[in-house]
Order: sequence, then structure tokens, then C-alpha cells
Amino acid sequence: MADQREKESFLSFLRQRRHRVTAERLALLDEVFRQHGHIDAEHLLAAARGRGLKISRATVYRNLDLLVASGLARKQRLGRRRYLYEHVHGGQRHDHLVCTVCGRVVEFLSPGIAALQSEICRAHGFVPSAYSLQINGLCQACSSAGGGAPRDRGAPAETAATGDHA
Amino acid sequence: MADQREKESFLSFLRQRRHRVTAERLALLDEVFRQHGHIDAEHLLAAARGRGLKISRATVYRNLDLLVASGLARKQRLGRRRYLYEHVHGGQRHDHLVCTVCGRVVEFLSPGIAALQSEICRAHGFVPSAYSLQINGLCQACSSAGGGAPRDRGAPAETAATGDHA
DNA sequence: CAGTTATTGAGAGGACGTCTCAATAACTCC
DNA sequence: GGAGTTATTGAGACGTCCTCTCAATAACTG
Repeated sequence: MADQREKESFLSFLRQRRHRVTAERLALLDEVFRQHGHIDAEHLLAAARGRGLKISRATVYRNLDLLVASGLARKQRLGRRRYLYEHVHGGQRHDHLVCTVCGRVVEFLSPGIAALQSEICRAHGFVPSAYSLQINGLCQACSSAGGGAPRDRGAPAETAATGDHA
Repeated sequence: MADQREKESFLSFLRQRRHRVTAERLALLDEVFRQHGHIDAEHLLAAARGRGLKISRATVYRNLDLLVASGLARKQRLGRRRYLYEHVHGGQRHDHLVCTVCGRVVEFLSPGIAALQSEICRAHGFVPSAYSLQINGLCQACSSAGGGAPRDRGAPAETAATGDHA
């Protein structure tokens, strides 16, 4: 698996920084690779514990941030309150459509937008380190499922109520 | 002042929804107009109280959200933990550059990006209600002040949150 | 003016991290 | 391998930023 390469990459990042390769880090790393798509710290913690690992919340957060620092993950606020972490795949930047009704997240790529962003940064003498673009609204399913009848007691995105213009 | 028109607009929004025009709402509305640029609920609360108003936190949040619902404001997570509310001026959408060092927020307009976003939504059958684009990085001042800026790689840390462990 | 009901205040509650600190365990060096 | 050094860990207290509850209050309505 390509996971192997990422793992290597993380390990060498650790060593370069003189960080230690602990059992917890490795376990967590495995746990991360087990996740598909977005990684939620609290879920990750629960999952790890569910699997019998004895690991503390602080350790999860610390190491997730380390993963970000290593460049392997990206940290963002999607949807509601939590941060979401996600793999960074070969420098391929993507952004998100978040359904305010069902919470579904759709990823999309837009080189065009990326280019415009770079241009804007240049224009402002701004040195970017992270982008975050997200569009909230109704996904196809929810909008065809009848306007405004939320049939899901889940956790719709935070900007749900904002009647922002389009 | 154009404030007057916005106030009107909010009042009629209230009436339409059969909401009441309370003293607190009006005071808060004034307070909001007193703010320049971004509105921070906690600051707003402090400011209102500092001015002698007796108002509860819950009321501030409730009414700020109402302001958003009315379309007069937008609610976003900029920078770190808090939400920021900001006026929506005549449908003119703008986005933000956020400096991870000094926290400065620079607004910018990009019709090009807006257009691409609409196109993406169409392509996904997605009905957008709110956009949020933000770029974190170093503002001109901070990057030329050079100094302690983390020099290492291009690690995409979302906020300065993870910029520790030097 | 009386009645109905949205709104308020105060503070409890809760989500989500972040921090502290003593105990532990990875590395390093011999 | 063993000792020493020090990064890392776990547990939980702590902090921030909202959100909720509920009885009291005050806007509208007729």
C-alpha cells in the first residue's frame, strides 16, 4: 500500500525533528490509515479505544497536529464545530461542498480557483500557507427530497441558518 | 446613514416573521452598526455592557443569528475559535486573507472565483447557500518582518494553532 | 386593558479542545 | 546491556465559546 510510503515519510519526519517513535504514535498512525476520507479526532479516539488501545485524548490531538506539521494531513473546520483532519494526497488540493441538511461532504478540485487564489495572494503580498474553501448548501439528494424538510436529526453544517446570497 | 435602511430592513424582517421588536434587539442593532468591519459576539456583548446596557449573552447570540437569518450579516469562523459576524453589503461577496502571525484580516473580492464556484455547484447539482473562502498565511508586514517566522517546509497547518515545537 | 406568547436573563450545560505534571519509556552513549 | 537524559504519555482539570433551560417579563393583539 501507499500507506507504507506515508508511514515512512512520517517516521523520517519524526527522526529529523528528533521526535520519538512511540507505540502510541504508531498505533495512531495505523488508526488514521484505517479511516477513509475525513478524520475526526474524537472519532479517532473512540475508534482506537474501541480497538482496545489505551490512549489519551491529549495524545490523539498532539499527534494529529504532528501529522499536520509533517505535511501529511490538513486540518480544517468543516461543517460544525470540530476540526477535521484529512490526508493530503500528493499535493492535490481539493475543497468541499457541505450539505447543510444531511451533512454530506463532497470534495471537488478546481485548479482554476487555486490559480486565482495564488494570484490574489501575490497581489496582496501575502504568503499563503493554507487555503480553506467551503460551500454550504443543499446536496442534490436533499434538494430534490423536497425543499426544506430536514429528515435527518444529524448535525447539519453550522452556516446552515445563514441566508447567504449566492 | 445607510444604516437606517438596514435597520428598516431588519425591522420588516422581524415583522414578517412575527418576531417582536424588543428594546434589546434595537439596542443590539445599534451596537452592531457601531462596530466597524467584523463583529465578534463576545466583544459586542462587552461593548454593550460597557455602555451600560444590561443584556445577556444568550440574547446577543440569538439576535446575531437572527441578523444572519435576515440576510444582513454573515457568520464565519475566521482565524481561531470564534465566529465572526460581518455585514453583508449589497450582495457584494468578499473573502479573507488571515495572517497567522498577527491575526490581521484582509478582505478581497474575486468575481472570478465566485463564478467558478457557481459552476462547480451546478456541476454537482448542489444548491449553495453560503460560501466561505479563507486563505491563511503571512501578511506582507509579518513576512517582511521575517524574524521568528517558522522557516521550515511548506507545511499546510490550518491555523497558527500548530506552529509550535520549534 | 387583558390575554397570549415571543423574548429575555442568569446560569447551567456541553462540545471541543488545551494544558499541567508526575510517571513512563525512547533514544544515546558507553 | 545498562544508565542517563528527556520527549512523551495519561488523566483529568481547565478554558473558551457557545447553546439550552426555564421562570419571569414584556410585545403585540383584539
